[in-house]
Amino acid sequence: MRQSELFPKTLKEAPKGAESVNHKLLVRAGFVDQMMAGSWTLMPMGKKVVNKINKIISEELNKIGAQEILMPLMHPKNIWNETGRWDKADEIMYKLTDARKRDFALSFTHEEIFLDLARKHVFSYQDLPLALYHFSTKFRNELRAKSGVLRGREFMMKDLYSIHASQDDLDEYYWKVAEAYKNIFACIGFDMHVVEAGGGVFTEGITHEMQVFADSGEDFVYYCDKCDWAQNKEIFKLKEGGVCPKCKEGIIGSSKSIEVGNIFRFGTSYSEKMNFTYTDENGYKKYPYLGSYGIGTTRTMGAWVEVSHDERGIIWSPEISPFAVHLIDLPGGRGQAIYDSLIELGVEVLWDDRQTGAGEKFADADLIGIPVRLVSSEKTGEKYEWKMRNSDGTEYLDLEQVLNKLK
RNA sequence: CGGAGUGUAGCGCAGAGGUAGCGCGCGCCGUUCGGGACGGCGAGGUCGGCGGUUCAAAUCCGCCCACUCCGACCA
Repeated sequence: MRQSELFPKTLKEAPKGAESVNHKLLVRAGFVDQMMAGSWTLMPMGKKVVNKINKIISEELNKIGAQEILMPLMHPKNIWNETGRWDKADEIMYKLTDARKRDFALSFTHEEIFLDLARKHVFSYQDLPLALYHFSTKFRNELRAKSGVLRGREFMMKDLYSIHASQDDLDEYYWKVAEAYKNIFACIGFDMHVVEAGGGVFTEGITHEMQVFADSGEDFVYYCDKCDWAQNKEIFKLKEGGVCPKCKEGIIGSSKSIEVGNIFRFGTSYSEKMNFTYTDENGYKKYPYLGSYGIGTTRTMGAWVEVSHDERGIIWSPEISPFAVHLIDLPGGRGQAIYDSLIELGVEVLWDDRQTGAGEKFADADLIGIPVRLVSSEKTGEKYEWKMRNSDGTEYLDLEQVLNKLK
């Protein structure tokens, strides 16, 4: 991609009133644009980042047997009435009426919709377990949208739903999803913690949240400094500084935190309310056990910026960077040659071919945060300067060495 | 929904009763060219909206709207 054609241009100043880091940097670098409080456009590079996050998620979920679908986002009232959530989740649902005065909800989650779909196609224990997921917009009537893309009223989410013939099978899958989530966030580059928590309007049981520790987070988590034990403040009943209840060795500390994912077990409560049964191997009608599992994908992008930036801009991990390489072409440089070679190799490269000063190009490169920077100029001659965004080391490589490194 | 702050050019801001300003960005010309270069010329505004006070309102008063932050709530 030629940077001279990239939409939009970067901004020198952060938008008025923006305080959170992700808000300031994502807007300045041109990854997102705010339409109103809590509603954002994903600009080309922001969309690329979210696409990469989505791809990592898909690969991990496919490994545990989940299949991708896409469910509708506008739902009729009657389906939500079956579980009583039309009224129970009233504060959080956006509701609307059509020309014939029929009531609809905009999707804030899909348990009912998934079960309605599944009961039309699942009749036998032989059809279980079943796990389906989709990436879609979620609408939530937040009392207060805030913190850049971290809390929107409309945001992108991956939600996965599974049904099982037994609690044991649900439990087993639940922990498989937890493992998949660990892999996903580890692949992106996060130091992620699995935290015990309550379920909000979703369930009364214990759930688990995927938390990324960050000062800008709005969650508060207590954790063991030796093992993987951790609890959200909302259910925490011990004392900070005390001994870990799990390993009996570590000390309990605390941190502000951003919730990037969560997993829930609903048991048979929803399938009972929705009168969804299948036939077991003995011919008896049974209710399937439901689990649901979410990852906020736009929030994940925002959380990354919160934990990985410096005073000059964002520092993407290679896995979710919008481009693999930022090629900076200065006067006397031979950008075109290496650009063509990289494109041919299938390397995603952002080529700064703009007619502007070197200082502006470096400043923009720092702001945008692509991990690998290649500079070509009169000074580098036949070679290319290779620099990582997160370190000061510089190497001078010829074309072949660059191509080998990027293969 | 309670509390606080802010709305003036695309973006960031100054102006506090008397002709609408600055920086950046944008367009044209020229000089520059390894850390957001410089000079010249130029375009761009119902000062968030509605109502009121006044000879006169961006400026004073009232109501409303929007955004940001704190709180309650929440992926």
